[in-house]
Amino acid sequence: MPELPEVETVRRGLQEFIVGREIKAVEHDTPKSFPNADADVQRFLIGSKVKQVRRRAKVLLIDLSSEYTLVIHLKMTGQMVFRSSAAVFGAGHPNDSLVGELPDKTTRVTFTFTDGSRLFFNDQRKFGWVKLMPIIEVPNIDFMKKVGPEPLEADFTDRQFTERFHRRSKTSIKAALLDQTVVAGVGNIYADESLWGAKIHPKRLVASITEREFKALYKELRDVMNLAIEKGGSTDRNYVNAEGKKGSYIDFARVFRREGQPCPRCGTTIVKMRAAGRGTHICPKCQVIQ
DNA sequence: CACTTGACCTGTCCGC
DNA sequence: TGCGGACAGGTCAAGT
Repeated sequence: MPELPEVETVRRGLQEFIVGREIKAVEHDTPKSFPNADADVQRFLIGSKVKQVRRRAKVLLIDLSSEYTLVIHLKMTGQMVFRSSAAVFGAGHPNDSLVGELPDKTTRVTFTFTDGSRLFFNDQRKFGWVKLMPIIEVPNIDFMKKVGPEPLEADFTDRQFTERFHRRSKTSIKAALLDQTVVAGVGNIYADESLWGAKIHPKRLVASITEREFKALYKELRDVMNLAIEKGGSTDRNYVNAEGKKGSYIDFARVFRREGQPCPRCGTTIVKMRAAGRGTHICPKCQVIQ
């Protein structure tokens, strides 16, 4: 579930909490979660400091002073949670925190810093991973070579957005939106939300989408993702930020997970269907197949 | 080649 | 209450 806004929220938290800290130790429970953990860990991870935390699409990049990078994908249930040595978790609003004392049974990788603070990679379903590689190798990863442009970049225009879809003209607009090679960072939540905003049925073929509709979709996607970042992302089930706290965008969602409720625009009951192999939420009156 | 489907996992929820 | 099966959805490999 972590999509661009969720990963960006985690990035901002990590940038605040871990930059400058020196890694003292690392533990992992399964090779699947940290596939090449043994090879270069002693030389390029232990003893190095965190320089900066970047994001590309849904991928987190923790750059180290060793000129190596921790490349992290949260997939569906991954979490990156920082705890200082004297962590007080669950503080504030009673529902803020989804995770309690760490490590817990979902903890796959634990990074310990020299000051005693720790960074936990938790992942219930084990789809996510952490990899260590030289910074200069990151752009050579297949995914990085294929992934589309960042939709929230200031210089990303509606014209470029529309152009990107030409490569997938024969598929549905929802499948194309979810295709990371078209535009980076869109997942199920923001695909549904932006399609509702632009009044486009998810099963419409890309070739049938008009220029005007693409412009509307471009605006809706950017608006909804920016709002989601402002709200700290969407916590549907597992997602938490770098403090272990939930995001609140789901409270502002118009159709996602709102089947049976009235469309905020026209009052028609929102329906859940299947499109592009995913659970898909639409207003059957606002979003029609012509 | 373009596109769709299934696999990867675990926890939750629903119906019997 | 227990239990099987469907479902959750990001990405890649395999299939059409």
